[in-house]
Amino acid sequence: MKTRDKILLSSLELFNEQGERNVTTNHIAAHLAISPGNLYYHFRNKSDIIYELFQEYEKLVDFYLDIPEGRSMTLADMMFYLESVFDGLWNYRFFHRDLEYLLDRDPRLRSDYRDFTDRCLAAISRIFEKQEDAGIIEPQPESLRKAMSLNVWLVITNWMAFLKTAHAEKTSASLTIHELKQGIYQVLTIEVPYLTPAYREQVMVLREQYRPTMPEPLPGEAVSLTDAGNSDVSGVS
Amino acid sequence: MKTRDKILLSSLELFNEQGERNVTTNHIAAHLAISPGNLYYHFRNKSDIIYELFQEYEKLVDFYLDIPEGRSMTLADMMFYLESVFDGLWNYRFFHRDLEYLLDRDPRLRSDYRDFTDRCLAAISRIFEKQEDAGIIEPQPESLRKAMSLNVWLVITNWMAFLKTAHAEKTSASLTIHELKQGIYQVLTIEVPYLTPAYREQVMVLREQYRPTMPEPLPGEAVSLTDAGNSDVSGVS
DNA sequence: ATTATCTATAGATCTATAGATAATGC
DNA sequence: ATTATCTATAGATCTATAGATAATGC
Repeated sequence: MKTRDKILLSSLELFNEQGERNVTTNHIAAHLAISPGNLYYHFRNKSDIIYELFQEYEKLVDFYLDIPEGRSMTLADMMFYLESVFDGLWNYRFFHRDLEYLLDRDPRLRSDYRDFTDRCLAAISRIFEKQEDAGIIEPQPESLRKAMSLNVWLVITNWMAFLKTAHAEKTSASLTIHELKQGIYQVLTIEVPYLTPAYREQVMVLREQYRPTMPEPLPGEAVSLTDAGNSDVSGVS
Repeated sequence: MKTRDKILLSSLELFNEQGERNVTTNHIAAHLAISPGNLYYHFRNKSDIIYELFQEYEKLVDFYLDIPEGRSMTLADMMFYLESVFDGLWNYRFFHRDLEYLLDRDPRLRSDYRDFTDRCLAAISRIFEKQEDAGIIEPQPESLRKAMSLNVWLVITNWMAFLKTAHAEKTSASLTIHELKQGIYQVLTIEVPYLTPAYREQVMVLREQYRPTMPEPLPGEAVSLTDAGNSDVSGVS
């Protein structure tokens, strides 16, 4: 693997684990056992590394949220979107943590991120529409759908911060992808009141499998339950 | 005013305007035209300043969210809670921006903040219960109320970050309390489907007055409309 | 006497570059 | 020849303290 790619990979890993603020170019170079000079040969500065990582993240989520226009939506589709988006969030989780600072530092990033948000909001709205078309939720006026989509986005992007801050003891580093995916429970909560009688029970059962194990998951037990929940997903349609 | 208090006040102001990350003890001292040594005479370090500011914030919000048990809840009460909480958020807005970092740095803060979150969530739940009692929203099972309260909390605490990141051009500094309070529209969106016929219209009208002026408010026009909305609040009951 | 303040600075980083050297691809 | 890498370092901060000096309250 090329040094350039190793720098990106290590940066992502260190940013995710320790937070972008706590990781300097020196740390990245040291972690790779290369000289700082070498790092600066490949990247002009830390901002450029972050910008490339964002572009990866963006590409990934855009890929996940590419909603096919042809066929109608199933529950399995919906769960897949949710699982995927939370996967993306997990793999680039450093990003939302210091988002405001990063956008203040890099105008390209600010502008790109704005567009990214718009695309995500549009995709969420489209998913709601297709759920209406499929008879999963009751049809709603455009304006309500818009406001609901925005709430979904706020819940998705803030769920991780909530987990990392609402638990004492636990330093913000220790967090599992399972806990993160419990955010799906919160997202589905938003559409609970709109479910049609035909689908209500099914969605409620799906949702239950992501129920957050508050306030502190017991080491083995609760986790395996969530595991079962996640692998069930593909069995629904 | 005592130097110690001036330090707290200036710190809050600078943190809010520029972000905690961009404000050093040197900046604070310079802004007050005192020496760094003097600052360190009053506070052991930046963390201690932040911790005291948090305690002010906590006290303020606890005061706002003290739900009287005696009488039943009116719409005006509800709007007052919302307005107050967003006021608190505005006055200490630096805090949520770098929350994760701050909690990683100060165990006291982490522990206190956890308790603070729990109290806020409990208060939000209680507000929902009292709205049920008052016939404003339909009664819901405890577990749904819990999940809704958490969503409300996520929306409230993340609304500002959304505003600061979803608008391009606009640097994250320029943000008004009016825009922030448009978060009330998003919070009320969560309870829209649960409104009783008796109150539905009234709440929808109230909510409409906070509707976010996306994507970019025209300089004069849109703002004055929101202005009218906010001052109408006390007229409802 | 005690409290508040200032000056000066040590020590720790961090960023980013210049310039030398090594490795690689024609 | 070009690309990749290293060494060494300048310059910019920032935190936090020691020690001197000024102001204040009995």
